[in-house]
Amino acid sequence: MNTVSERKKQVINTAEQLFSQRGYLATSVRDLAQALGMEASSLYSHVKSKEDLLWTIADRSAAEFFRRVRPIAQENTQSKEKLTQMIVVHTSVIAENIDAAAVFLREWKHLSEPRLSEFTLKRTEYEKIFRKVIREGVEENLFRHYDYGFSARTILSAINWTHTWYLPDGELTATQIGENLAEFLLNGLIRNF
Amino acid sequence: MNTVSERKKQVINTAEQLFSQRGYLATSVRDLAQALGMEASSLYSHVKSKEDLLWTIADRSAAEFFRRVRPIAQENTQSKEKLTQMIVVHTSVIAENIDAAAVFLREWKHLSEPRLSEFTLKRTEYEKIFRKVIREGVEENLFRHYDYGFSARTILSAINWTHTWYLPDGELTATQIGENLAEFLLNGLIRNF
DNA sequence: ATATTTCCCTAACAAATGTTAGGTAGCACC
DNA sequence: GGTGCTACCTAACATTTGTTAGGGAAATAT
Repeated sequence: MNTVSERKKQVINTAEQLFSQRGYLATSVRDLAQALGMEASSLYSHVKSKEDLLWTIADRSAAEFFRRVRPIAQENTQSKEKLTQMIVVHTSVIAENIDAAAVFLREWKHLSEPRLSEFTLKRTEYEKIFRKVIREGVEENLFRHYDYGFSARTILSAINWTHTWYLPDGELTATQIGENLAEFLLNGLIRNF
Repeated sequence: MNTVSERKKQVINTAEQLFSQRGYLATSVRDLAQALGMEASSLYSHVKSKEDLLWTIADRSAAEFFRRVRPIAQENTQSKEKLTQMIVVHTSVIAENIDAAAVFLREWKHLSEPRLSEFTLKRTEYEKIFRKVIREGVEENLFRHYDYGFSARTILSAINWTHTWYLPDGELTATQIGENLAEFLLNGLIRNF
C-alpha cells in the first residue's frame, strides 16, 4: 500500500526542483501546479498539504544519506578508508539527487513541529555516524584530535556546499569531486614533505 | 549626509535578527514592526522597502568581510600565514556579526535584479581574494594543487557553516574556532609523522 | 452495464502580504 | 509664533497565499 502513483511522483519531482531553485516559501502552490500543467487545487488530490511535500522530500533525502553512508561506517576496514568512502558517497548522494539534497540542506527549517524536531534529530543522528568514524581514527592515533562535533561539521559543511556549484555535466564527475574533497580534508591544503 | 538615525539603526538591527532567525520571506513587515513596537506602515518612515532592508544588511556585511580580509591578502608575508589569518579573521567577522552574516550567507537569494547580480559579483570578487592567496601558495610549491575555485570554495564553505552553530558564550572564542579551522584545513585531519 | 476510482476542474474562502495616503503630536529652530 | 522635521498613527489598497467544497469526465474493476 506504500506504492506511489506515477502522477504523484511527478508532483514530488517538480516540487523538488522548484523548492530547490526558488526556495520553499518563494514557491507557491500555484507555481507548482502551473509547472505540472494543472490547477492549484488539483494538487490536493495527490498531496495533503504543501508542507507534506516538503516533509516527503526532506525525509526521503535523509533516508538516502543513511542508506548509502551508514553501511560504510560499519565496515571492518581502516578508519581512514572508511571516512574517505563516506565523503565520496555523501558527495555522490548530493550529486545524484541535487534538487532533493538542496531541499534537505536548506529548506528543512520551514517544517513545523513536531516534524521539525524529528528532522533535526535525524540530522544529529547522521552527524554521529561521522563522529564515530572520526573518533575511531583519533583512537588509532591516525587522526588529529579536535572536538568530534567540530570535525564532523567541518567535513560535512565542506561537502554539503558542493550542492550550490555542482554541475551534472561539468568537467568533474561526482566521484572525482568526492575524491578531491576527501584528499583535501584528510591531508590538508599544505603539502607534506 | 550618510549618517543613519538612531532609530533606523534599531530597525536594521532588528531586521538582521529576524531575517537571520526566521528567514527573509518568513519575516513579515508586521513581524518586524511588532518587534520594534510600532505599526507596519511606520517602518516606511525609515526604510524604502522590505527588500531595501535586505540589501542594506547584505551589502554592509559584504563590505565588512572585504574591509577585514582584503588587507591580509595584500600583506607581504608567506602565503601560509596569510591564509591562516584570513581564515581566522573571516571566522571573526561571522562571529561578531552573527545575524548579519547569516543574512549575507543565506538570504541574499531573495534580492531582485539588478541587485542580485551586483551581489553575486561581489561574492565572486571576495572568493577571488582567497583564490589568489591559494595560487601563491601553490606557486611557492607549498600548497597542493587543486582547481583554485574548488579550494577556495571548500575552505569558505567550512568556515561559513560555523554561523549555524557558533555560540557567543560557548567554550571556544571566535578566534580559537578560526585557528582550529585554519589548522584543520591546512594540515588535514590526518596526522603527519 | 454498473460501480468505483483517478484525476482534474471552477469557484470561493479567510488570512496574510507589502505598500501608500493622509494625518497628528511633539520637538527644534528662526 | 510660525515653520519644518521626526516619528509615529489609522485606514485602506490590491495581490497573493494555502486550502476546501463540490462536481464532472474518463478509465478501471466487478
